[in-house]
Amino acid sequence: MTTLLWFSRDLRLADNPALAAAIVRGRPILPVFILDDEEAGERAPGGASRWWLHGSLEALRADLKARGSNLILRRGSAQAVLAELIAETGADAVYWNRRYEPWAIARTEPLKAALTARGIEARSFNAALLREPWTIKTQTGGPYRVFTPFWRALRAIGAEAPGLHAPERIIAPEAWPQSDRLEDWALQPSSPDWASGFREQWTPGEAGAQARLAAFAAEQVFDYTGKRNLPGIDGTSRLSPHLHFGEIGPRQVWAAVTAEAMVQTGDPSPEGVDVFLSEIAWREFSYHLLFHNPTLPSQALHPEFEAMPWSHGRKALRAWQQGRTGYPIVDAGMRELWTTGWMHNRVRMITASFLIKHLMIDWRVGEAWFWDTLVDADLASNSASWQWVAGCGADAAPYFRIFNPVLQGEKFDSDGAYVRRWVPEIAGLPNKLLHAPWTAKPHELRAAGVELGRTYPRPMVDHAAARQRALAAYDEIKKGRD
DNA sequence: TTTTGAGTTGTTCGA
DNA sequence: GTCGAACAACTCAAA
Repeated sequence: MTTLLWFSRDLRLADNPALAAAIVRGRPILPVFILDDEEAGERAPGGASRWWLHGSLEALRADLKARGSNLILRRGSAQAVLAELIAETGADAVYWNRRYEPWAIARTEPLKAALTARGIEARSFNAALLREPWTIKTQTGGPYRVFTPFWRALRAIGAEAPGLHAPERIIAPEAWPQSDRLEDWALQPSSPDWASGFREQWTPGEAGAQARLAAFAAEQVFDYTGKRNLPGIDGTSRLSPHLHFGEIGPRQVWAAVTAEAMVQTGDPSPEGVDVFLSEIAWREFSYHLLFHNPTLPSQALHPEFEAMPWSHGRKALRAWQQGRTGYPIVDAGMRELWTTGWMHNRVRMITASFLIKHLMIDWRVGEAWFWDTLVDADLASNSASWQWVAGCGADAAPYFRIFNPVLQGEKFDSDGAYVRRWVPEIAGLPNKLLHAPWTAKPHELRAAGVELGRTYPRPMVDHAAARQRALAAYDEIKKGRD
């Protein structure tokens, strides 16, 4: 009798509780990945995520083969595919690690019921979170809506300990059922091949994730507090896509950085480590919010925001998407995203704020673009963060906090390294003009080889005017609430 | 029970 | 140049 091991967003062998339990069961294990686009609907992985998924599945299959096993690929609804495999192999148990997207939660109950009714053992586990979202409660028993108290509560409980290392051998079934060919899923672009910048930047798969974590925990995490805000340097962990696909789990991250800090400083959470762990906690908080508010991706947590008079300009949206707003820090961020599938967190806030507050475009439109273009696109984090910037989510930014793209650029990219890398056409400008090219005198522009309106756009909106417009709109909403 | 203080990521204005 | 104040409303927990 075989155990079906159903992979979905937990593409690793270490710290994988479903795999560990299947091994304890002592029967042959049949690993399967199901491409369930139809069930996910509009929340099927976007283009950048599909590129990553291809690489991650290749790596997982190789890791399984190295242990005498394999990875079967199938396409369709989870329930139908699992039923097929049970019929083909006579498997009598299905183990998997949980997911938290509302559509995934919705299918779990009927799936478990159907399996159990046929006498199949169905068990699910936690691989993706430090703590399950329903285990953290306020003193009155409800879910949290503010980060800091949530973080205090999480820290008081602490992270679960990570599971075991990857097993050395995985017992194979007597025969392998048929598998789809990964290439036939066409997850990677062919023509045009927009992913060349991705390949330079990333190594999908568990080994790549562990290498990234080890390097970060050994050094960068100790300088994290200040350097995490500078997009021009490599000061962040860049673990987000690995975490999203479960190539590494937050428990492993937590354990690795605290253990390394203990070795290097004698303190499990010196300042940089503590700030980094709070970022891991933001991820947990996003999952907490999504679990308790399933409409988080589509509806403002504060309903009065639905009255916001959003603009629907297609041209403005295209300019933002393509990095042609005329604000260098915004354009740099949007081009980094397009080229590498990732954007520095500081710049995510700046570009998101610009779309929502300067262009008055609905946060959901920006969220959809990030969903398609980010390799780390994650329903919980993406939705919660866009709502946060828009001011309509939990722990909302004050309505009057409207990022000034010039000040932000001068503050966090003062040497211009980031803007010059991604907006090379204005690289010749001196630092004090780089973040506001329109303030340069004609001879300064000439000297830098910049012709505004031709080689680089003029700002598409005036900051002060846009700010006033946004403040007025938020004011209207406030009145509507009374 | 009620009150009070504090809360990831900011900007502008006036002194 | 630097500095503090002002800019809502709401959530959570401690007093």
